[in-house]
Amino acid sequence: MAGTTREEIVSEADGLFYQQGFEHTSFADIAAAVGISRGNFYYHFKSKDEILAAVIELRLANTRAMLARWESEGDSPTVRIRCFIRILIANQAKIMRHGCPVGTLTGELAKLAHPSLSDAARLFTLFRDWLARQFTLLGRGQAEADGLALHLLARSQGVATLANALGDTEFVEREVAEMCAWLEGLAAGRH
Amino acid sequence: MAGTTREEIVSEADGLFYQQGFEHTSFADIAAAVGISRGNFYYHFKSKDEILAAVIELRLANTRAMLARWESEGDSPTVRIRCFIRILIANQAKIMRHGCPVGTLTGELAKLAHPSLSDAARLFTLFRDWLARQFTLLGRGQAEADGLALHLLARSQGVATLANALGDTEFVEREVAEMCAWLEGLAAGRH
DNA sequence: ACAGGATTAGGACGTTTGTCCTAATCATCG
DNA sequence: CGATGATTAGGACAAACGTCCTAATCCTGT
Repeated sequence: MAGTTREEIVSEADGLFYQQGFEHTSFADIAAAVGISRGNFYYHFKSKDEILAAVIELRLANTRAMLARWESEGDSPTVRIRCFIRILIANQAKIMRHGCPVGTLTGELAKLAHPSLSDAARLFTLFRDWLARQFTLLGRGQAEADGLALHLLARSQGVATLANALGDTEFVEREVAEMCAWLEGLAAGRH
Repeated sequence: MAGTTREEIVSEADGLFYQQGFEHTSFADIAAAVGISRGNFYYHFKSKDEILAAVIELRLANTRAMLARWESEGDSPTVRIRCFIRILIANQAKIMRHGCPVGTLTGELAKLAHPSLSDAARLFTLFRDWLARQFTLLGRGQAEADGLALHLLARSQGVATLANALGDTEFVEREVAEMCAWLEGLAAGRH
């Protein structure tokens, strides 16, 4: 709510892009959500694509902040990685309705052949590098850690996609438990 | 190419919905692809949603046929399940560019709060039930087999999503190999 | 050859879209 | 208070959208 008009536009656009998709969200939708005139956008953003770029930038910043928080709070890499896995539980309701914010955005931008796709993909890279670092701290080599990071990222994505399509809450909890068990096995040196 | 006009419309719409998304594909796009007049659609379909319903019906039929073929060709359940896993290799190029046809469609329809979402989700159910049956043949109980089916479905979805976003071919091959190894372990009775 | 239904082409329609302009309002500072 | 730049409201604009109508064309059976 608080903040400059520009920040409010980006914040509301962020939410609407997540709930309705980028293309399906119109200037009128954002204007109504912010409570400003439709013609006022052009002063802050020259095009819809510029809003998208700002939204991606916001998500990148928010994600970086969240990962940094996990890194400072969590004692061990295992605990931190578990934080990541448990996003599926923490955001379960939203994911059921709208899917994963990252995966659904990159998916839509890929279909639109949108130039910002590579920027949106950096959201994945953020998680990828962060997870890889955690796996490195667990004693894995660079390449293996990166592979494990991608593996876990993929599993989370898959769970989010299926949860969104099927609406099965038990499935999510089961998969999360399995991923946590898999993580324990890794931390114990097994594989 | 061959077939009635209606069939051609559905076929071209199928491809365009996959490549560009449902909402981003216009009547003009489909008309140009089929080579007919824009106004001619109303004779075959009363609305765009009706085309979507027909496309979903087509995909359901194609999927059923593919699964039936695997069931008749593949000797063992393990071989059949491996057929499923290897879609990621067989359709790698398309998946890189446009993602998984099932996951991206359900994702888009969820954002649109489209009434056909539940029908599109039946595509997942088709794979789910088929996979569960194969796992049952491998000696697993009903509930466990269904859980394994969902698990494999989710992993494939995740790989498709990440492949689409990151464009990493080695990652796909690595994950496919890992899923196949996981399958071998299951067939051998482990886990 | 001809009638009658099936199919098609072409365009009108109202709406909504993203974009962009202009005048009015606000806030700030001399 | 008054002036100057920042910000906003409202609407114009062409293009594209899904929808729907009508006249022309094609095809089939007699």
